[in-house]
Parts: sequence; structure tokens; C-alpha cells
Amino acid sequence: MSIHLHNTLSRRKEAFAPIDPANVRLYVCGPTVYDLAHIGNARPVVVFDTLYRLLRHVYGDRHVTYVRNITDVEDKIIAAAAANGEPIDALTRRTAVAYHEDMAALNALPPTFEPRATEHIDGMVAMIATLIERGFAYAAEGHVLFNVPSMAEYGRLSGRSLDEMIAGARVEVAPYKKHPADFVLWKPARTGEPGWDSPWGRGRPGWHIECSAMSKALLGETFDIHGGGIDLIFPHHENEIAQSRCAHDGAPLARYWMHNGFVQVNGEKMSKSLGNFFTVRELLEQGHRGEAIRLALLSAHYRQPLDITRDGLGEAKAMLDRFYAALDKAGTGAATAAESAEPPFDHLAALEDDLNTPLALSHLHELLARLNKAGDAGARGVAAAALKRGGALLGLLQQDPAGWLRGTRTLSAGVDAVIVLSDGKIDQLIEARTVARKNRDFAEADRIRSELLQAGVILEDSAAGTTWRRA
RNA sequence: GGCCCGGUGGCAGAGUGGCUAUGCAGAGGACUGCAAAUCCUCGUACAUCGGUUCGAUUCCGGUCCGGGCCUCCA
Repeated sequence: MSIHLHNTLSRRKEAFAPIDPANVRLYVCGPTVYDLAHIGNARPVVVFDTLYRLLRHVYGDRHVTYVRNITDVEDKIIAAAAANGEPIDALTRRTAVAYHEDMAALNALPPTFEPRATEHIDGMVAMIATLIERGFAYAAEGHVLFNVPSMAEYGRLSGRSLDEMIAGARVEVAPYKKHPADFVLWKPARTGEPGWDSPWGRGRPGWHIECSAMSKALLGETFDIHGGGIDLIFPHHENEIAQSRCAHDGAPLARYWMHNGFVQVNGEKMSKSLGNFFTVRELLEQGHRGEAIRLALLSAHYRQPLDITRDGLGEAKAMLDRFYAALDKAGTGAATAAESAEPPFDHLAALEDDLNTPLALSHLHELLARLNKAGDAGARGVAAAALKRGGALLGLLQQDPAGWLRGTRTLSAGVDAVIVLSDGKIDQLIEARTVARKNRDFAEADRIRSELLQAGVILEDSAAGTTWRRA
């Protein structure tokens, strides 16, 4: 089995063959840093992080280059900074830090490179100059525009023709555009706005050009996979393709295009403009742990729409409780064995088949059942190692099991919303209960149990003694 | 209006031209002082109407319903 991926360009699943197996190259559109990331923004991060982990497994950790940019110059940033009365660089720095914290909570690995648009202005200016020189772009009233009709294949990715786009156009056409579909490569900066000197006057780049310039700088003219949310197909990715191909003698930008479906709320797209979003940070502060959020995001196939609900997050949490409880009983030996274990075959096969995470998870459940049924320590160790190794491909199950089960839900700023009893107090109460049970004073034993339960602590008696976990 | 996706058991969610998805919830049982956890068993689902086929939830077409893109958006 080799990796197969659904390619938006062909609208079908294709066998994946990298240009250079020694350097598999992946580019994913990252955040515009003007506000906290909502759960919809987190989905592509988690999805492509999972792809990154799979590619690293198949081609080797050192043979995959993953680029995810940060857009730190853009109209919304300017607007948000003005609204906050905050300097632009303070806003973007603060937001980028929060983004990193939130994505780390979801157990997303840092990308190989995380370029910022403002670090690549020169490359953008150079690319724009090339496009003008070759007749694909023109300057008008301080703007530089890409001339869409000059690109024969424009519309291929999104599967629409220029005529259709004009027919459906709902936007007012700026008077300086030669063609209604032309889009901005460079726009003038007004006083007080961030700007860079250029042959067309002081200004700043349009949104699309930054990805073209940054991917070229870090991955070359043609690379393997370009990913992002489904809403980026048009116009963003279509425009990236137009810019890059026209600047690069027609060389393809990326060979495989992958797009994740939306996170929805009550069946509707979650988006900032609709106002129906919640941020990753809010969920964490409500006590949902990052790994549960990650699992919820992986519980549907990446191209399907996904509703994130309280029930769904609760189910993900319960699922992790089961996994970690089994791993906890398997002991620490399994953790070390997992280092050298191969991921379970059918689990890997599911991921190689266009990142079928729900199917992969079902195989993890099979391993869980095997682990729970394992008779001896040897069989337990093997099953636990396989489970942990499989989880690693999904970015799950890597925590200390006891830490997960009994862990506090301490969040940012040391705030702890849930813990009422300290671990020491819990142990004390359990000891008292054990004594009561020995004396067959079950009324007292049950009173202590229910006292603990009210504090969110669940007891489990076994031949080996009493263990506990937090609900 | 144009172009795309989808409609699977109470819920979530894979998949398949004929054979058990899986998880959650629920029912029964084993175990347990009680409980929890675990294990065993169970419910026979694929919007609708036609077509192709020996056979369709799975392929094709129509209908209905939902979502998305066409404008910033993951």
C-alpha cells in the first residue's frame, strides 16, 4: 500500500509520488494574525499535521519539509490594530504567540518553516516585476493587477470558466481593472499604513502573492502538496497558481492540492463573519483538553463537514479515558516498546488511503479491545505498544496515562477551574475508605465514594487496590 | 443563476455491487459488598423514484432535502 490522496485538481484519488522522496515538500496556508484562532482555523492545522506525521513516517523524519506561513500584513490586521489602538507589530506578535500556544495544545508539531509575509516582501516585489515584464500583470493607479485573461488555464483548480465568474460576479469592479476578474498583486499604502518602497510606489502586497513568493523561496517553483481549507480553492489558490505558473514559465505550483471541509455549527459553516465561532482558547478554558479537541477534529474524514459539539468533545474525552486507562494498566514497559514498534498495518493503510482517520481510529479501538483482553504481560505489552505507536501517527495517546487520567485541568495563567480536592486529600479519603471496607463498614465506604464523586473523582476497586481518575 | 459536495441505525461516523464497520448512548448477562472498569450478547441502517444487473445502500438518471463556492474567510 502506498499513499493515495484526493487531488482537488483532478477531483479524484491519486497515488502519491513525490518529486524527490528525499525531500517531500508540503505547503499549507497559515493564519492571518489579527485574532485568536477558532476551531475552524484549527482543523487544517490538525489535518495537515496528521499528513505531516504520515509523510514523516513513510519517507523519514528528515525527508519532509513542511511550510506553513503567517500572514502578518493585511487589511484586517490594520483594521484590528486601529480598533484596539494597538501598534500593528504588537498585535501580530501577540496573536502569533497565542496561535502557537493553541496549536501546541492540539499537539500539532511546528512546521519546518514558518515564514512571515513581511520577511518576504523582496521576493514578492521580484515576482510581481517578472509578471509585469512577461505581460501577465500591469500597473494602474498605484496598484499592480494580475491580468486574468492572459492566463489560459485560469479556473482549472476551481473548475470554473472566466465567463461563469463574470456572470456570477457580485462585486463591484474597480475602475482601474482591465478585466473584472483581475486581482491585486500590489496596492498603495495610505499614510499611517504599513508600506514598502517598490517600483510602483510605496505600498503593500496583495494577499495571494505572498504564498507564491514564500513557497518559491522555501520549496522551489514546483513542490508536492499544497493544502488549505476548501474555501481557499477560489480565489486564493486559483490566484496563487496563476501568479506562480506565469512567473515560472508554466511550471506547476503544486502537484497535489488538498482541501479540508468546514467545521460547522448546527450544520452551517463556522466563520468569523457569521459570528458563530468559538475559539480554541475558549474550549481549553472551559476544561476541554487539547487532545480531546484534536480527536474530535479527526473523528470525521478531513474532506467532510464536521460539527464540533459539546457532546462530540465529551465523547472524544471518554474515548481517550478508555485508551489511557488501558495503557495505564499495561504499565510503562509498553511505552518504551512503542518506540521501536511498527504502526499496526491496517491502521497505517487507512491513513495512507487519503488520510482516513475515522477508519484508522476504528483500528485503534480493535487494538484497545485486544489490549483489554490480553491474558499475560507479554501480550499486553505488544498490544499497548502497537496502540501507542498507532496513536503517534495521529498525534494522540502520547501523554503519560496516569497524568491524563488523574491530571489537573490547569490551563493558561495557572487557572484551575475544576480541581476541588488535592491528590493528597484524595489519597487520604481512599485510605479511610479502604479501612472502612476492611471493617465491612460499607455505609461509610459508600459515603466516601460519593463524597469523592461529587468532587469529580471516580474510584475503581480491583484486586490490586483502589485507583482513581477525574471525571 | 452558474459550479461543487453531501443525505447511512437514537446520535457520531467509515465503507462496500452479494458477506459484522467502529464509537457513544440503550438492553441483557458475567464479574463486584455496592459501584466503576473490563468482557460476552443484542438492535438487522443506508432520503426518494426509476434504470443497469442474477443481485444495489454501493453504478447511472430524475426528484426532494441540506451544505458550500462564485466577495474577506481554514
